[in-house]
Amino acid sequence: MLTPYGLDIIESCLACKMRAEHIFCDLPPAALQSFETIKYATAYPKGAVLFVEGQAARGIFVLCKGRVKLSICSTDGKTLILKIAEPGEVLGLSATVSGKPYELTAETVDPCQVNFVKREEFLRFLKEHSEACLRVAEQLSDKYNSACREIRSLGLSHSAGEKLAKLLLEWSTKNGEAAKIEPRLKLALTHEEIAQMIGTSRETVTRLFADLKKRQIVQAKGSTLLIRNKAALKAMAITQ
Amino acid sequence: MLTPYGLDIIESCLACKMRAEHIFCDLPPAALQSFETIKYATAYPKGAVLFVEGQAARGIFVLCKGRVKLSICSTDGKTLILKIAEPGEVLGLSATVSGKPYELTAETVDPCQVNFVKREEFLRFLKEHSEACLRVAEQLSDKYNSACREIRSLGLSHSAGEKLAKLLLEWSTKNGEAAKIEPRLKLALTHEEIAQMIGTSRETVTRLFADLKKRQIVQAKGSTLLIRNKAALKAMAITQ
DNA sequence: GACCCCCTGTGATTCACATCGCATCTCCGC
DNA sequence: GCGGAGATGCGATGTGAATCACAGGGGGTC
Repeated sequence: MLTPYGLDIIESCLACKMRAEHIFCDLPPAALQSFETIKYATAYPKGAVLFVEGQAARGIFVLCKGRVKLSICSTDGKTLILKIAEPGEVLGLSATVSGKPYELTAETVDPCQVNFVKREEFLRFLKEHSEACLRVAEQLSDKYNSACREIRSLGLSHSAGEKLAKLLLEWSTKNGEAAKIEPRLKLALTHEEIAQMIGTSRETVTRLFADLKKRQIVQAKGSTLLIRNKAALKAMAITQ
Repeated sequence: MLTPYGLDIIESCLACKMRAEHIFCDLPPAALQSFETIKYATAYPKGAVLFVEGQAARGIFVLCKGRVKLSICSTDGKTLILKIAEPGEVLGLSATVSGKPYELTAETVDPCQVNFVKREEFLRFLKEHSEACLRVAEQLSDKYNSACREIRSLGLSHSAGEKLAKLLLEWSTKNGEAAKIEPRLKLALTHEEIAQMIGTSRETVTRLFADLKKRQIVQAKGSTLLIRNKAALKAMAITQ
């Protein structure tokens, strides 16, 4: 089997072992069989662009492996990172359904495996398989939900510190492994990228981290961050 | 026929004359008939709260007549208005589909007519009518799309002036009537509410309007606003 | 080991905006 | 026509964070 970019390609969704964990992929056999015939399994290297904001919607990208950075960008080059998509997520879904241009840009962070489905074929598939259509509605609801959280964070925060605290808390709950008293999380992003996630400048993020470390709220161990005082973070996320 | 709050109640969706204009409502006869049996036609006075952010999702609210203010609110009472929903829009849809709590608060601005459908019955309806399910997906895509625009405005703007300009332009394109060179639009909102839409303070909005008037870009005639220099507004929406 | 590029850390300066305080202004009920 | 409440207008003041400028660090490649 070909393994470009060091990926183990999953050729068939039917044989995919991770299917049950993924919200969209766990379809009834008939639908899955039909999906199998319209999808194109593809692989991308790190840093590849799946689609660009403003482009006409060609179709959907089901992320099987790897992570994808979703961002929007202003005319003057300022970037806002909305989220880092994980396997199981369907990218470009809302644009494909509505027929409007993609509303954001998707760029791979790692080497990725992706199942692409053309717009027309996907729409036909949805008409034929109502369970899949429900899954799509669920996915879209999820996306809308996280968009609302983003709006809340951007629009209702009083300070950059508050937004950073919220982001760290969100990350710590997602990396459920050691979600106990002192969660530790891999900082896969640079200060610059974190700044782009919370809509501030890189320097501010650096200063905020310095402050958090000085106040013993977090502790850096290489690229992992140890949250030593979750309560203090929560307090920051509400006020200040 | 009863007409509470001065509304002409549309009793049956089948007889509704505005159905074709509304994205969700224009369903095939069989689905519409079925919808008819599960919906509750209700009327609300001005200022009524349909649902509150954080509440468990009881079901969907199809807005037939009147306008509804959709907002999110922080613990300290700061409010962000996301949009003013118009007839044809389905409210509480994503929360109802996903089963998560409502992500925002819906409050009527005018007397409103609303068709309510309970969550369980709506989900059953969706399973039985795949065309309706597609409509739901379209509605959700629309919502996601406008959420992305909101994020863009909040996260990528450099100044409050830029956000106000964007808002005015959006309003002027929506009120398509005189969308020509000098669009005029009804200012149904107070400065306070406009401030809550773009995430600034009331005083800033007042000052910005004063500045726009001084620079001959807009002109107030009672509660209607005349946009005299659309090009200047567009320039403000990009830079500054 | 030397080089270079990108990331991090930090100070100084500037500025837009929030906030407070108060003076109108306008609409509406009585 | 009168009074009050909410909406608007504006000055003064403080401050959070953007911006600029530069000085290390660290991890790659050659």
